Amino acid sequence: MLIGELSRRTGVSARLLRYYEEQGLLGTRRDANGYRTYSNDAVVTVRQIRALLAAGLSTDVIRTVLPCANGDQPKLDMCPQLVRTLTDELAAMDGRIDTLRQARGTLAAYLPES
Amino acid sequence: MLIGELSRRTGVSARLLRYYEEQGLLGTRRDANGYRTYSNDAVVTVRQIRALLAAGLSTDVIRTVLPCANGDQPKLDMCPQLVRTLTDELAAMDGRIDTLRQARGTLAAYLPES
DNA sequence: CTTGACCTTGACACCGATGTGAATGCTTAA
DNA sequence: TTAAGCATTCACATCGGTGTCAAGGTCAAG
Repeated sequence: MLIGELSRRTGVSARLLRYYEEQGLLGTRRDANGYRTYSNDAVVTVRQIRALLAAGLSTDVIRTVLPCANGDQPKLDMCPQLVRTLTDELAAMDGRIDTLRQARGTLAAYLPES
Repeated sequence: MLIGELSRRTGVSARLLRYYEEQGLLGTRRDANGYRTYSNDAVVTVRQIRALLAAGLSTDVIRTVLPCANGDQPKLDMCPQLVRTLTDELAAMDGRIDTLRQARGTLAAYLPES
């Protein structure tokens, strides 16, 4: 599929899809004419990117993590640096989850319905 | 205490403390000489600000929420707008927590120790 | 062959949010 | 008196976009 269709299917502007590619988050193949061509998987990938960004991960981390999440190469090239990144990010996630849950509890106490 | 001491005690730069004041997150009294003066509570408040920011809350929301979290006025001036803000934020928090937990699960599967 | 929709790159500029740097000057303590 | 510490102010940086323009290539339908 071309970029316009992917945009329509994901609700993400073509502009932003090109931006994600530029940031190394979204791989593309090119047709002979130079057009970006996407597989159906791209729809899922774009949704993942959006979800992870919404969750507060940086594009840097997402770039590192996405190839694994997509199962492209499971555990294979687990160089120490990647393991470090993932471990650090997991710890940060746990921290954020804790903080959010705590803040949530504090706030909920001030509302009639939790 | 003066801003330098608060900075040392919280690990937050004086510059950033002034910024938080400018954003309405951190109240200050002034000495006759114009110097900012902080109570011991300010240390706690700054930590709260940092934690909530780290958890992904905006300064806008924190500004609304902090007076309650500090118990300054519990439930008193619960105007509908404030309830709306808090309710919305709780929902958003739940969403972020879900996304993070899911991402965490996906990532953890790729690491030997979870 | 033309038209119109769709694609390409590259650039420039702007936004809001969260900070950070640095210049310049006043106040206080040693 | 001198240095540390405080003050204000303007400006810049980064991140994650977003809009828009220019100048052009591609393709299917009529």
